[in-house]
Amino acid sequence: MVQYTTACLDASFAALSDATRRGVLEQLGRADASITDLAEKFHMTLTGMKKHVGVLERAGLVITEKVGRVRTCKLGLRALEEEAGWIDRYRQLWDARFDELDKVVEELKRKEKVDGRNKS
Amino acid sequence: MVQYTTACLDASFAALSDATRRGVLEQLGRADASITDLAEKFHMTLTGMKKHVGVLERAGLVITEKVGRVRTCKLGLRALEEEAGWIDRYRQLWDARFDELDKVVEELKRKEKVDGRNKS
DNA sequence: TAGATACTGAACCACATGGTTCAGTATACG
DNA sequence: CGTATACTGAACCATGTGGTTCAGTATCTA
Repeated sequence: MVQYTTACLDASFAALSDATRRGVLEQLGRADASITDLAEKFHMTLTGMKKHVGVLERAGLVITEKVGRVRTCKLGLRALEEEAGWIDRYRQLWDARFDELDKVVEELKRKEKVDGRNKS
Repeated sequence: MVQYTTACLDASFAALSDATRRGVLEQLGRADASITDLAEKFHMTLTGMKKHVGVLERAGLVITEKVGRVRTCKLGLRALEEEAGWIDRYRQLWDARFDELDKVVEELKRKEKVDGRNKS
């Protein structure tokens, strides 16, 4: 069963479709951070950053924990395995497809030659 | 310069965030198809499917050509190289980050042992 | 030339996104 | 206790998404 949980892919690809969120992931790869840290780094209000973190969290890419007044964000337990898997699978398909088209082109060229010969 | 064109990543990750569009890509990996073909396959109106194809086309993942009344869709020239690249880079970061955290945990365990020894 | 086919564009709908402000609440510090 | 800090939630805004219908236009085919 190579059935990916499509809802999961939906959420994580959507999460990755924003430069700020990709930046947050890279940032958290270097060090855990509070909402305030991230908001400053990306020149955004706390509320705005909290929404981005929410999206990442819902996609399972980030986990957060509140201790005292501070909510600390860190990378989640998934390292985009399924996403990388889907893309790899697609790239194989893509390669195969273009190989196939190459063959078709070859075939056409071969036929053209024959046609040319017939005409002359 | 490892500066990815963020707008491009934005568009293609967004394009991948919908199951129908991922399905269309897989389908086009098997054979070129008209808008009608795709609309039928995914149980959708022509207009609806055309929008999806538009999103894929704007992301550079699909190219289309109209001959007579039929618009034929085929895979674009990009095989998600940049997207795969970003994800790979992230996965490396993720691995490094978790290795680092492991070390911290080790360190804490070591200290705990010492504390225990001091208490007893 | 008439009718079927294939697409296209505008308009609409409900809902999500990316951002803001403003008014809270909860916690830390002096 | 009082004040500053850190977050939270509601409400708003403009824009985009995923889908529809309806009314075209353009192209085939008989």
